[in-house]
Amino acid sequence: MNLKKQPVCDCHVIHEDIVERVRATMPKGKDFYDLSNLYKMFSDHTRVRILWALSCEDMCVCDLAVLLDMTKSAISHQLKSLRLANLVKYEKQGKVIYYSLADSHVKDIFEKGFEHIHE
Amino acid sequence: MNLKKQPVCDCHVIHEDIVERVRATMPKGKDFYDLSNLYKMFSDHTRVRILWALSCEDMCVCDLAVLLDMTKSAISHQLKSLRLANLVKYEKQGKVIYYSLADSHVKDIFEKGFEHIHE
DNA sequence: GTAATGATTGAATAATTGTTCAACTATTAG
DNA sequence: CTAATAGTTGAACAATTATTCAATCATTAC
Repeated sequence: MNLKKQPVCDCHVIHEDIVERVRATMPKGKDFYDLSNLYKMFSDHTRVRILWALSCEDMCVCDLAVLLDMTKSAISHQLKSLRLANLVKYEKQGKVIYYSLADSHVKDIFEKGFEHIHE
Repeated sequence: MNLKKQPVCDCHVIHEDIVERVRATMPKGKDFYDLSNLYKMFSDHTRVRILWALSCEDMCVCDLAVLLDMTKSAISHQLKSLRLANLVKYEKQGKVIYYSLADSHVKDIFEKGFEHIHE
């Protein structure tokens, strides 16, 4: 324990000043871990369409399966990931479970993304 | 050619009205393809740190390798992906190549992401 | 010219991940 | 009770992908 990791970088620093300035303001590792996990939820064709659909209306697994022409199982697996990432929540009403967006950030993220891809 | 794909959905639609309303406003497939590819660039721990670093200062491969404690090769491979996604550009000055963000959307996307993960 | 350095490349490997399949739970209708 | 339907689950499989390694290119210094 308490072992210092061996550096793996295979070169010498060229601009020590730049590296130090950037390092000084760098968020902690966990932030980048959380951030990349958040965007991972938007990085899949299926998930991004699910999120977009839920940004229009609350929907159940069957509706999403019909809309996206996929099996209920595939949709359910992805909804589980989205649930664990706190991007969607659900409400049970009898046999049917209605999924919805967990908060408003999802719409903001969509907006920025569409802005970029539309030049 | 011109074959109609067999639907794979394994259930009946529950709320036809909802599905039709959502389908009517759904962006075209290519948009979701582009959008998920954009966010894929933010979905990896290494790439997201590279982008963040470049949002602070222009940097060369060596600087990034030192900062993130990785090999030049690993950094270079990821920079290539980012270049192909039009998120970074570069400028050659002698032996050194300076990478920088290609446009301002990257910073906006970071902002929204950090907003979300910080509750 | 040669040596050294910054950077890229392609192939190989290892890890991750999306979908399918079959089995399962929970609720409702008859 | 049974049958039907909405949804979940875990294992298996296929596809994708991040890093490593070794070789290579480009520029500069000698």
